[in-house]
Amino acid sequence: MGWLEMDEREKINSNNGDGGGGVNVGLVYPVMTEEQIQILRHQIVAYTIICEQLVQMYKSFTAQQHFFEMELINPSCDPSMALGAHKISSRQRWAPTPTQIQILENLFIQGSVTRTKQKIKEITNELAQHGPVTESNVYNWFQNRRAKSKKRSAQLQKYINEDKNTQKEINPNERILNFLSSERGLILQA
Amino acid sequence: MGWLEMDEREKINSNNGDGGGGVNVGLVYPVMTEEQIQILRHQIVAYTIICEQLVQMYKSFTAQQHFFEMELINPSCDPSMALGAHKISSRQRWAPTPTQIQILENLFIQGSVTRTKQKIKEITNELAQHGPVTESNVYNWFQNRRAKSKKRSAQLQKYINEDKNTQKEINPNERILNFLSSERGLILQA
DNA sequence: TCGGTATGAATGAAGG
DNA sequence: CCTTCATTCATACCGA
Repeated sequence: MGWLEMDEREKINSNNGDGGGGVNVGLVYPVMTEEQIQILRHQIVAYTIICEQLVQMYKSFTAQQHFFEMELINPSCDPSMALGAHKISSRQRWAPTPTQIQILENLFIQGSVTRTKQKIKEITNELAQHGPVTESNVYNWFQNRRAKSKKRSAQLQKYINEDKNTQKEINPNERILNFLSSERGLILQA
Repeated sequence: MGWLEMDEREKINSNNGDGGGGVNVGLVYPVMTEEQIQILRHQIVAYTIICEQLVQMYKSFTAQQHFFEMELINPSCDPSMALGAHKISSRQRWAPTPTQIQILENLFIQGSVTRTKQKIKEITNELAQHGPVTESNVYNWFQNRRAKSKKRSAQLQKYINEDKNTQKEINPNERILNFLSSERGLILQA
């Protein structure tokens, strides 16, 4: 049946494409036949079922164990990841443990530059010792952390300007202190 | 062979549990090791990604034929995403309409190469019939879409490799996994 | 329970 | 292509 040959055909197409011979293969506007659509539909059903079963298995097994071993605060192990084809809307997201947040905040405050994938990898590996985490999580975290910091700085600057303009004598230091104290981790430094 | 057979096989495999144990436990649930749970987790993630891609393909191809007939098993794939975000707003950032996204996804999955300005122009013109759009928008969209695809493929491949390295055989059908790990693989002759 | 905030994640766009 | 930023969405969390 057609689906298994797809590998080969795809390879051929890829090679042709890279060659750039200008000869566009017959794939101008490929259209699936009804049969192929049916097959695809079956594929989706099959994988959906498999997903469900996997999730069920996962639930069954984890339900028996005290999976609160490592870090009980971590809800990201929640087996309710039955998303997939079901409810794309019910996405589960990474919940960093306090330890992980500490590490990340420290790195951030130390001006750790995350420009390289290698650095991300290292950080991820270190964090992995304190809970599940992926490189994407780390990447996103630094992205969002930078944005947060920037936003706070802008806000602080706004306050200062406001105070100047209105001649009010609100103690800027207080605002700064508030700002700084809201920067997690900063105060914790020795 | 057919998909339903495979489905059956998967059921059996799932119910039998780990291949490494060798001992079929039937209804009595053995306790999984942390490692096994981790593998299961990866499996779920992998299947989730696959399901997403399958659904996407299904959408794309059926959209070509009957555009608004998306009656899958799960109706949750579509509806409430009508945020109307693209309509209102004095937003500066381009917000592609659902129709535009559909068209773009179709083109992408069909392996449309956008390296030439001419092609971009054509696509832009077509998209313009369904909402405001510029050539830059189209160009950026393809850039970002490629990156997204690459990232997801890498992630899936990572999970598969991890499972392989741990000697646990997971993949129900390696060829299909390989096939699916590249979204461009679904090039069909008319 | 409801409303607001914090934040992980997705993505259009820019720069190199 | 790659990385980064700005914006937005969605969800978890929290106080009243």
